[in-house]
Amino acid sequence: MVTFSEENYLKAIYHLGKQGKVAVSTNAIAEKIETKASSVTDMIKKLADKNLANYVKYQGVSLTNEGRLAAALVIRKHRLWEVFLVDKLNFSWDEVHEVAEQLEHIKSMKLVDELDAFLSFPKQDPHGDPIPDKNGDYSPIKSINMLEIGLGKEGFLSLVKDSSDAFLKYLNKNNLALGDKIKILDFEPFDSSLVIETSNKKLIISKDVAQNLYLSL
Amino acid sequence: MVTFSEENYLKAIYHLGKQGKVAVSTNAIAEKIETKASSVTDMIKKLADKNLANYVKYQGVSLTNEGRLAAALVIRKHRLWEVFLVDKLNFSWDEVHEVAEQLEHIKSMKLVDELDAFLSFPKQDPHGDPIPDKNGDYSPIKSINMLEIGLGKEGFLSLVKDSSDAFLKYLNKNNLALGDKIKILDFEPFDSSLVIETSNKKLIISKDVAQNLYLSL
DNA sequence: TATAATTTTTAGCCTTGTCTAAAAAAATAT
DNA sequence: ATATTTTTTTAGACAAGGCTAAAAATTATA
Repeated sequence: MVTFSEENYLKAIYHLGKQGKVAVSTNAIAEKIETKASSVTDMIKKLADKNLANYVKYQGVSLTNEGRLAAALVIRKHRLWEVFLVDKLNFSWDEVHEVAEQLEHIKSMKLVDELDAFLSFPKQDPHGDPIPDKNGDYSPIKSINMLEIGLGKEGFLSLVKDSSDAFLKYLNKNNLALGDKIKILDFEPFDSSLVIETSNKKLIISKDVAQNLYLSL
Repeated sequence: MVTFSEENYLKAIYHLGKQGKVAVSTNAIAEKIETKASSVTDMIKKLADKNLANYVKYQGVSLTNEGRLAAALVIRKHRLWEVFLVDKLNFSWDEVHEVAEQLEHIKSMKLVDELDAFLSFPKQDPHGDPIPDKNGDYSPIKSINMLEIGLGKEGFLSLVKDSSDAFLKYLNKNNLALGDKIKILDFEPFDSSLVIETSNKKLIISKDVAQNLYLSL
């Protein structure tokens, strides 16, 4: 049995370390989970005892295959629930995170699989992140960061990396949604800001914004 | 904040004591929750401290209005999720309990209300139990226990009191489902068993079974 | 009514997950 | 190469929720 808390640590290590393949520092985990480094050390030991993590003192943690699968399945649940909330229960994409954070810990194979089917086997969540399958695998969506796509090019908004409330509300305010057709009109080298065209309107976005938006062609 | 564990105690007191209005004994709660009496005493004190329960040493517990509402809202969630699982995710009525037991603790007003709407505001769960509204109120379904309905009478199976796995599987095996038309053919005073007719077949049911089945006219 | 049996509470301990403060190791700077 | 800073770990404590064993209160019985 993997506890609620252990699942949160697995997720953090998975996200911070390229699916948990790269060793992650104690402090990085502490910051992500908003806890203290000492608590992280304690938990890491438990994960290692349960064969979910590889841990060498003072050298960070990575995930074992077993740990990586466990993490991927939690992420699978999180993202499926997000789709459910948006598609079926009229949640907007900035409202789903907190609730999905709770729902992701519900234990029932059948529930996850039936939910997946009920939602017609979605491949991405409402922010464009890929949904792992039952084996924890997913095909990463090929998308290019807005800052790298090049002047005059256009594409469709396919991934929003930062799913914080503040950022999603900013996108709502500026009428930017997943799937929108976007054209890069100009690049300002001084501050790396971009001028883009979306639904026939010009919009200036800062580097900080552009860094979190990805397009597919 | 009401914890996961506190919610389970509130539910138990609610169910054992006529919506928590009648004082319930420590042992009764312990048995229901499958824990020890000493643990119950501890928790009861916490509930009383939080103004959710009325507690007098050695004289049992009842719920305050606040506690009763909290309990009813957990039960509301439990039963709505059961409807969701059966109606939308192809669960059978003997598979829902364990999962609903987890889902009932998810905290989100919007989630519950949207789920309610998504399910078209159901009034009963898959076992025929009434679903409380947002204020914790519900109109009890008028149904009569099979042992009391009288010879030759007929009605529709409207409530299954025992939702244990074993009992629901027994009903499945004998092709008894909610809404089925049932006629009382004979009563055997020796052991209080009944002969009933359902979908043109005769069936003998024991007192233990009949006690848990209710009909509406 | 006195005694026995049962129920409930108390006291003390355990585990999980967290924290602070101090010690140890590693990384950085002089 | 040594000293300083940062990171990580250890040690000890705490709250929640549970348990066992013993004490106290209540209820049942003779």
